[in-house]
Amino acid sequence: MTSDVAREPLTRSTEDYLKAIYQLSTDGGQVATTDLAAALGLAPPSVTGMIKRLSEQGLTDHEPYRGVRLSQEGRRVALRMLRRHRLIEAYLVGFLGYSWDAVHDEAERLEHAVSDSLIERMAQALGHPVFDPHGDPIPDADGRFAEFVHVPLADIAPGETVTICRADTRDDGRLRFLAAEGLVPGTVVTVLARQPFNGPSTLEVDGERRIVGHELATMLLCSRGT
Amino acid sequence: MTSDVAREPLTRSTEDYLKAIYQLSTDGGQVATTDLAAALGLAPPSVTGMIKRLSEQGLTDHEPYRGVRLSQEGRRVALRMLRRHRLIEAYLVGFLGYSWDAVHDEAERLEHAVSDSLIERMAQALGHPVFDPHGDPIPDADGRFAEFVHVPLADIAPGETVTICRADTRDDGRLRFLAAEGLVPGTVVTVLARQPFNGPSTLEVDGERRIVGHELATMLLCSRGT
DNA sequence: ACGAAAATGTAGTCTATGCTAAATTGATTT
DNA sequence: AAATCAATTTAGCATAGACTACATTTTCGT
Repeated sequence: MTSDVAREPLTRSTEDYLKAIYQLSTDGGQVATTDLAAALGLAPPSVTGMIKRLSEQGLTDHEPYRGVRLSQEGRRVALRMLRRHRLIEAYLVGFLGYSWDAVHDEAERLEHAVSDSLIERMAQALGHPVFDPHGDPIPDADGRFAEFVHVPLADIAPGETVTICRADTRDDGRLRFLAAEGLVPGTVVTVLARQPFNGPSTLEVDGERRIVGHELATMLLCSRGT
Repeated sequence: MTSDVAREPLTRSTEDYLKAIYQLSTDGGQVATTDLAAALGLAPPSVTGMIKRLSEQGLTDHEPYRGVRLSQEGRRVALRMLRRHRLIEAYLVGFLGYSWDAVHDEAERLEHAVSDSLIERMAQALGHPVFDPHGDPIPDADGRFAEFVHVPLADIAPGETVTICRADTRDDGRLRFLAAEGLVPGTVVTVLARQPFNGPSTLEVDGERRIVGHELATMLLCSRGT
């Protein structure tokens, strides 16, 4: 089921920003303005301004001087763009004789222009592939659970086992606490329980039971599996 | 051979305006601001402003209060868009299972986003079709002579026979002169000769020989054949 | 812990493109 | 030929999104 939220149409720039933020945050949740500017080929002040607008629209969360992060809705959009981009690449290679190294620019433009219906027809023609020609995974149409690269620990459901990839904060107090708890990159944790209403998660780490609050669990980015 | 003129990239709006002007002028060379505004779904003053910019770029000729007309370059762009639009429609119907009535909107967006190379790959996959699913003709890659619907008489080469479709002026003096010469819509004329440097064309009309100056020949729009 | 360097944000400007309200031009009707 | 009406343009403004120059905050090396 796709979200039913009424949405104003997003501009091409908006889509580009959200996708870039998503991609930069796969190795850490908060994205630095400068990195984003470099990725988009823009001057940093332009990015600051756009981030402000995106955050007003609820697509991102911006902590001044700290970085941006996608909201749930922003992530949904980013995954949609990723799906489009990768399916277009797969289609161009599969049906129009493109080589795998020649599809990026084309997809970069088309991903903003194709309709959902065309994307689904292309997916169908391809047999609903799961990887694009570069081996990158293609999110499914809902995009919601296809996000298998980096997920905040707070979003991990009880029973799942994940690997912590990065602590997404620059606050040294928090970092020290996390290190003391053994919650550092590379650690494998199993979520035992999670309370609703932004409550804490109960984890099994190195055979021991640990509890982390929602705020910290949001900052711990994990990859599913192992 | 495609034109070698250095061109700044055209915006989506520019492409839309030029295509719309082209399409509206198929039944008369000068396009009225209001008609263009209606075709594009914009307010007339917006169109006036854009026409001014297009004319500064040499893409159109604007006679204030009289109408716009495409320049040679503007027509080239419009035909390129038409080729794109119609090939995309043909591809969607031929390869992705679209019905002929469902392709317009998709093509309307994609025509601005696809690369020349993708267009040519689609043309190749389709076997270089000459008509789109609606039966509209598809200009060739150069676009220069595919323009077979309405062409100014001044552009017709010696030896060709065309049908005059419309006298594109509102000046009653000129209109009376043209009528006296027998150069009215429906008349079939053969071009016998044409002088360079905006010189006159020599025609055979109803078995008689007539000469028209360049200015009037520009205003007589013809369709090739018959 | 402090001061320099790097990162980030603010202020003010620019361009493209759209809009509304008002003025102007050209056409039509008497 | 004057008056009116429709089409068009002008004037003034709005918004998205980019930029440069400058200010501020954070970070990092001592």
